[in-house]
Order: sequence, then C-alpha cells, then structure tokens
Amino acid sequence: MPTRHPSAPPSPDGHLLHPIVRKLSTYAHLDAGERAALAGLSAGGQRVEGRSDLLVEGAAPDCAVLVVEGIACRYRHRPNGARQITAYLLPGDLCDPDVVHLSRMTHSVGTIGPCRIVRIPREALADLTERHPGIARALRHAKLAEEETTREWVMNVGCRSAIERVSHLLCELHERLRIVGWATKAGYDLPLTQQDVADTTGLSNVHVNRVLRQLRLMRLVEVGGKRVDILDLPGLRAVAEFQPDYLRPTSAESIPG
Amino acid sequence: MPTRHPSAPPSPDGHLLHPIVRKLSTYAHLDAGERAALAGLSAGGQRVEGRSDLLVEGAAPDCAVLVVEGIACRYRHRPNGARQITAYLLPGDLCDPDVVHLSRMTHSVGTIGPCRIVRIPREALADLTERHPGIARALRHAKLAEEETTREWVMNVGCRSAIERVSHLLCELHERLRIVGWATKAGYDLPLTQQDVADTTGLSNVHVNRVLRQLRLMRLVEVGGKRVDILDLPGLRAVAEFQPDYLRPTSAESIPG
DNA sequence: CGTCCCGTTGAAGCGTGTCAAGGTCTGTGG
DNA sequence: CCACAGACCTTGACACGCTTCAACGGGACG
Repeated sequence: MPTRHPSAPPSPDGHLLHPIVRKLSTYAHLDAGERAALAGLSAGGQRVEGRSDLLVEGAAPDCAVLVVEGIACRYRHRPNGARQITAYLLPGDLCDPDVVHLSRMTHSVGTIGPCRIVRIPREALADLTERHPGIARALRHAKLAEEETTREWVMNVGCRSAIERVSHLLCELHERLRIVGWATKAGYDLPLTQQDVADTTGLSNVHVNRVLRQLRLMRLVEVGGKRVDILDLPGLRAVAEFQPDYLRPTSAESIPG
Repeated sequence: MPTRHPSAPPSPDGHLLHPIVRKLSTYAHLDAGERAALAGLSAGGQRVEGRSDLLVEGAAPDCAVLVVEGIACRYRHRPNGARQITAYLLPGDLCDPDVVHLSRMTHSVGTIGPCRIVRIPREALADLTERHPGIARALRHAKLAEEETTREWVMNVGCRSAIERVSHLLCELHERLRIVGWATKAGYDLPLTQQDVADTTGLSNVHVNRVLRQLRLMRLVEVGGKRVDILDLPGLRAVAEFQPDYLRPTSAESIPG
C-alpha cells in the first residue's frame, strides 16, 4: 500500500510542492519570481503511461522534458537485446536541455511507471534562463550533480559486488526522492521491476531477486509490491558505501553566472 | 617503438597543431581570433610526471586543467583499495571547468604517463568564453560528448563481456586520439598499464592480460610496450559494437548560444 | 477463466577473480 | 660491467559469484 496517492501534492508548503522548485532550491537561492516561474512550468502537463518512450534513439528532439510525477529513465539496447539503463529521471528532473539539442539522440528516454511530464520548447527554456539567472545557476548545478551521478554509476557497476550495487541504487533513489518530497525516512514507492534493477546494475533479474532476499534477511530493507521499506538506513548505506555528497554539492553559490 | 616523438607537433598545419583547436573545431566553427586564443592557451604549460595527482578528492580547486600532451584520468578509490577510473583526459581535453567550481571534488584527477598541462584560472576561462562565443559553443558541445562518453562507459561495464569492454576502450581511445592528431589508422601510443585498463573496465589485471592475448590471436589488435597496433579496425569495432557517434555529434550548429 | 507479466526458487555451468610463481625489462648503485 | 630491486607482464590452477535454464506461483487484467 503506497503511503501517498500519486496525485496528491507531496506537501502543503506553497511552491515547494513542485518537485523542480524543491530540487533547484537546494542548489541555488531562487527568488519569489523564479519560484513562481518554475511552478508555472510544472502546472498541468501531460499524463504518460508506463513503459512508453518519451524520446527515442536516433530522433531529433526539439523539446526538453520535465518529469513532474513518476519515474523515467535513459536507456539503450544492445544488438543482442540486452538493455542498459544509464540514468533515472525522478520528479523535478529536467531531461537534459542540452543533449536534447543534439540532432540525434544516442539513447532513448522512456517511462518506468505512469508519469506526468511537461514538454518545454527550446525557446521557452532559453527565455526562462535568460530572465532568471537564479534558475540558470541552479540548472547548471543540477547538471553537475547529474554528471557526478553518472560517474558514481560507473563506479557502481565497475567495482562493486551485487549486493553493494543494489544497495547503492536503493540509497541513491531514496536520497533523490527525499529531496523532492517523494520519500520519507521509512521508504518510498518505486515502480521498478526486478528486471529494471538488473538492467541498471548489470546483474541478471534472478540474481537481483536473490540479493533483495538477502537484504531482507539482513533486516536492512524490504523491496516488493512497488514499494521500498527501509528498515535500517545507516546499515544499508554502510553496505553500499553510500556517500550522498555527489547529489548535494556543498557550495552552490561558488558557481558564477 | 613510438611512431612519433612525444614532443614533436602532430602536424604542421598552423594552429591545428594544438589539440584543443583540433578538437573544438570538430564541434563548432572557430574564427581566426578564436583559434589564436586557444593556441595561446596551449603554448607553454607545465610538465608533470606520470602517476601524479593534478586535483585531489576533497580539495577545492580554483583552476581548470587543460591537457596539452599525455594522458590523465579521473578516478576514485574505494575504502578497500579498489580503484575505478571514470574518464580519460586526452590532449585537447579541458578538465571540467564547471566541476572544478565545486567546493569539494568528489573524485581525483591524475596523470597516467608524463603530461604537459595548462592550469587556467576560473576568471581567464570566463573571459575567454565571453569574448569568443564560438569557443563557448564548442566547449558546451565538448561537454555533451563527455557526458555521452560516461554513459557509454556505464553501458560498457554494465552489460558487455570482458573482450567487448577492452575492445571498446581501445576503439574509443583510438577515435579520440585521432581527432587530436595523436593516432593514425595503424595505432597509437598508450601509456596505460594493464592494471589501468583493469581499473577502467572493471576486470582484474590478470584477465585483461588474457583478453589482450586473445585479441592478438584473433589478429585484431596488438597491445604492448606502451603501444597499440591496430591490425583490423573494422573487426575490432565489430567486437566492441563501437559506434563513434557519441564522440562526434552530427550537428554542432544546432546548439544555440 | 485464461493469459501474461512478474517474482521466486533450485540446479548446473561458466566467465572472471584470486592466488601463486616466474619472466622480462628498466633503472640504479656498487 | 654487474648485481639488484621494482614494476609490469605472463601463465597455470583453482575457487566462486553470477548467469542461465527451467519450473512454478501469484496477482492483474481482459
């Protein structure tokens, strides 16, 4: 049983109920006008079903994509059919406004579960960042965090064991969802299948299942029914060697411009 | 026996002998003034020995680092001593002017072999991009390519076999070095040890050795003596499923600004 | 009521890691 | 010129973490 209905606002604190406002506020100070502008973006939007593509490899996209609700991912298929997920897009994440300017996407972006998204035309985005330097600064910072996250993933699949990889993924999603108000200390809703976790961590779905069982037996975390219940956060982070630094850079203001 | 002495310029075509000029020119048109400005940057610089750190995890860097000659890498150590290399910095690569603005580096940057580098103060870099929009555009594009490269690495360690991973790495380095004039169709000089390759691909040094032997027996590539000799480029790329697209985005001009 | 997707579990095989020993090369100091 | 040390490469034997294959159960949905 989910703790909160997906369409209910995460919290009753005005603009902060919009995940992108919450997220960008952690990176740079936003004035009232900037918060309002972002909130305006998040309003409305388009409902998209789970397991559907938002941007496909090879296409020439003309819009950025803001995830307002739900979880999406960047992924690619190998010729042999194997899939690798290279990033998750959580509420408040803006699917790379720059990459989107490339004439050919080298990977696809698709939803995991049902999502609410906003497509933002290139010009509207440029206009927004020109008018609101705080937003521009925060977006640059968010992008840095995203790059660090990708490097962390290289670290994860490159030199950690199965249980460490899965734990690390669960910790990262927990931390990122907490920032935007979609997770509590106790856990979070997660629409991923075990196959998705496998395609993220470079493991087989069978082995992911075994690792999740082990984590449950270790009384660290229980994953099941589209829900993650965290029993022992310090313990889980210890197993994962999780250092949240890369998600929350310490000095947003040091980036000029 | 290296094909070219390291201190000799790659080619005699004026400014294009500077790797950063060659590289950025592939991403956006640069006018004469911009090429000259970049060439001015590359001149001189500082010699650094192999196996030394340029930026260390936890420090607060105040300069960007341009690699003019040699190879450096981003890396991190796990508490258990394991090392993961998350990126290589080749001649012409500018160590992320933005990440460098963070107050705390989450990873280190160190040289592989001897290098020639230029440290660029934050203000000088800002000045350069303000004065030369072409450079700014090209740098943005270079950064996109770098992000795509990191995602490709996630793909590599996440879902490819040992021989595929090593082949892919060799293909990527070949292509990137070719762009800046440090590789020919026949091969390139490479100061990496087998342990470095192992720390990059998530394999053990022993297994890297076996894979390299196999690639030699397959008559695809010979690696040894700090040199990579490519015997069958199409064959090697086929094994690696190497798609150079991610390094050379097709439409540089579509990025505004 | 059947179908399909997902989760679960067991058994067997294999790719890769680990351990260990020795070889080669290079630089260094006697 | 030789002896030695250290870093790197190479190879073999063995161990193990993970994959693969297969079968079954349960829940959602038409």
